[in-house]
Amino acid sequence: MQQEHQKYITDLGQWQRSHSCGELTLANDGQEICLMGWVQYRRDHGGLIFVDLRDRMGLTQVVFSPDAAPKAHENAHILRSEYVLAIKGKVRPRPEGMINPNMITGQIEVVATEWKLLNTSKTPPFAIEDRCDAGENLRLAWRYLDLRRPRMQANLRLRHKVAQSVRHYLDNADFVEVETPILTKSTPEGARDFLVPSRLNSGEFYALPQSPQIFKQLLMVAGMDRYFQIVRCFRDEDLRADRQPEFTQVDIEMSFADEETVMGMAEGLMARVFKDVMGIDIALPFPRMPWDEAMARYGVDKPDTRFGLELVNITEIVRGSGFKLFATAPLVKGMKVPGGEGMTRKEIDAFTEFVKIYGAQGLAWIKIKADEWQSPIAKFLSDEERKGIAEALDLKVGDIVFFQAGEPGMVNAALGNLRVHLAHQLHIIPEDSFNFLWVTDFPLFEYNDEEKRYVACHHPFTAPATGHMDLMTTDPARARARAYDMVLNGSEVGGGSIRIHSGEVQRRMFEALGFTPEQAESQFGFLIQALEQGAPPHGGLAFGLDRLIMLLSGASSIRDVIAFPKTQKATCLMTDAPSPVAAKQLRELGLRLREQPGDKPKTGKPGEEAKTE
RNA sequence: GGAGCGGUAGUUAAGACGGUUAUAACGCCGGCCUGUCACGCCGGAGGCCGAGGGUUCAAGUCCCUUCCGCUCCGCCA
Repeated sequence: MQQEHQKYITDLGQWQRSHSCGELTLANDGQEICLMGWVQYRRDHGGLIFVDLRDRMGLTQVVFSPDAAPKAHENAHILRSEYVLAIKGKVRPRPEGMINPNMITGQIEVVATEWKLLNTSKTPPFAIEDRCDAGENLRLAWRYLDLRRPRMQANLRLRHKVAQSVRHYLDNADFVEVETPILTKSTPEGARDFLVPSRLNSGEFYALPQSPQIFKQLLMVAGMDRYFQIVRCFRDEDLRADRQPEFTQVDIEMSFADEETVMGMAEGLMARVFKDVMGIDIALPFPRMPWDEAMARYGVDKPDTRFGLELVNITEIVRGSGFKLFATAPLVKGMKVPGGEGMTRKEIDAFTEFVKIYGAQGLAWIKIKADEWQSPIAKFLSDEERKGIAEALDLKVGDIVFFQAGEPGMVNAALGNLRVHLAHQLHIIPEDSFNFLWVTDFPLFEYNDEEKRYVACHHPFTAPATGHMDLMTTDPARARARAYDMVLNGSEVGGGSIRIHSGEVQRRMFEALGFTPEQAESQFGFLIQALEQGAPPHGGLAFGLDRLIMLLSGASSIRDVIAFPKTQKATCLMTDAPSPVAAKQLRELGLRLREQPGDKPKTGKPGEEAKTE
C-alpha cells in the first residue's frame, strides 16, 4: 500500500515550518500556518477527513474538508499511520461542543489548504503511543519507533534538561569540564573491564574506563582545581533493571576539599537540578547517617527513609532462648509491621519465598493477638523473652513481627529487602516525595571470600578515616573510609570520597590490599609518582545520571531513559551488536579465536519486508 | 554460575484432563460514512503456536534439548 502511495511524495521545496504541533491555541485563530510531522491518527469520514499530526511537541488536529479546500481533500484518503506530512492551513476554532479538553491544542484545528507527502511509512509493528504495550524485545528492535512515543521523548528531554542544569551549576561554581580517555589502562581491581585489542601493539589491550577516577585525580595534581565531566563508563558485569554495561556518570572532583566541601557542593547541585527540572525545592542540608546505623536500622547501605518498618536487633534478648536458632545465631533481628496481623498464611508464605532469595532458610513471624501471640515459634519463648521483644519492638495488638536469625549479612539482606518489598505491597510509600540521605563512614575494606583477601569497599584511592591509618593493616575490618553515598528514595544516586593524596599512604593502601610493591608499581606506579609531585588534598564524587533520570521520570527500567540500551545479555537488538568480525580484522590485531562463533539467528526487521500489506 | 516468569495472526492476549476448522481485541485490506478525536458500521485477509527432537492413534497442550526477552541472586573496587 505505502508503495503505491510513494508516487505522491514530494520535496519540501521552499516550505518552512511555522509552528510545532503542540502550541496552537485560540490565540492563533485565523493565522496561516505550516506544520510538519507524522500522522498519528486518521479518521476518514468519507467526506471530512481528520488527521492528528504529531511531532515531538504534541498533536494537532488537521481537517481536510471537501467544502473548505477541495483540492487539499482530493488525495487525503491515502494518508496512513506514520506518513510524514507538511501541512499549510488556517487555524480556526473548533465548532461548538467539539473542543477536546485532553489536547493542549484541543480548542482549535487546522484546515489544510495545501499539503505535501514528505514520506510514506510501512505499517509500524506497534502503535506509536504511550498506552502501547508492545514487548520490550520489539521495542528495542525498532527503537527509533519506540523513541517516537511521547513518554520516551519526554524521558530523553528530561535527561537533557538535567545535563544542562548540571553544567550550569558547575560552570557557575568554576568547575571545568575536561574529557578523559576512553582507551585506557586495564586495572585488576573492581569490575571486569571491557578490553580493546591494540593493532599497533600486538597482543596488548586497552580497557574502556570503569570510571575516570585516576584521570580526575591526576587533573587535581595538574592544578585544575575543580573538574567535572558527564562521561560514559563501562563495566563488563551482568545487567539488571538499573544496570547497563555502558552508563553515564556526572563525575566531579575538587581540590583543597574535605567531606563538607564536596557534600555541600553536591547538595547544592541536586537542589539546582530539582528546581530547574522538576520545579521542586528540596530541603538542605540532607540528613546524614553513618553506615553502621543504616545497616542496623534498615539492613542495607542505601535506606529508603520514606517509610518506617525499621529493623530491631534482639540478639541479646533471645541469647538464652529455648528456640535454638535464636539462641545460637550471631544476629537476630525483628521487623514489626503495624496492623499486619491480618496477613494470610499465603501472603506470609510468599514473603518466606522472597527472603530465601537472600539465603534465608525461612521466615519466623508472630501475630500479636489480643489474647495470645499466634506464631509457630511463640511456644519456645519465655515470658521474659516475650517481654523483651515486646518492649524492643514496641508491639501492640494487631501487629505482626517478622524475624530473621543467622549470619549478619544474610539477616540484613533478607529483612532489609523484605522491608522494601512489604512497603511496596502495603502501599505505604508516599508518592512524589524525594528523600535524600547521606550515608557516611563506610568500611574501608570488605573481605572477599573468593580472593581470600580484603578489597576496597569504595575504591583503593579512598582515604582512611582520621586515625584509622594503622587499622588498614592491623585490623582492616574495623577501618573506616572517608567515603559517602548520596541515597535518594532507597537508590544510590551518587558516591564519592576524600582521596589519598600522599604517595606513602597510597603505597600502604596497596599493601593492605595484598599487592606486592612490584605489583603496585607496575599497575599504579604513575599514580603514586603523581601523588609525590605535590598533589593537593582532594575529593569528589560521581552521580549515576541514568539512575537519577530513572527516579525523576518514574521509569521502572534504566533502559527507558537511555536512547539505545542493551538487553540483559548485553546485545543490541537493533544493530545486532556484538557480532563476529572478519578474519582479516582479527589477523591485523594478532588475534585468533579459540572457538568459532555460531551463526546467530537474526531477529528479523530492518531489511526485511513487513508482511502486513 | 544460579533461581523464576514469558514466547500462540502485524500487536497484545485467551486456549481445563492431549481430541474436530486454534479464539478475541486492536491493527491491516476493501466498502459505506461531512464533526470525529483510540470515530462508527459492514465485509475480508492474516498462523510451521520461538526452534529442534521425543512420547502418542492424536501435541499449542506432556517430556527432553536449545534460542530469545524480562525479573532477581551471585557479580557490579
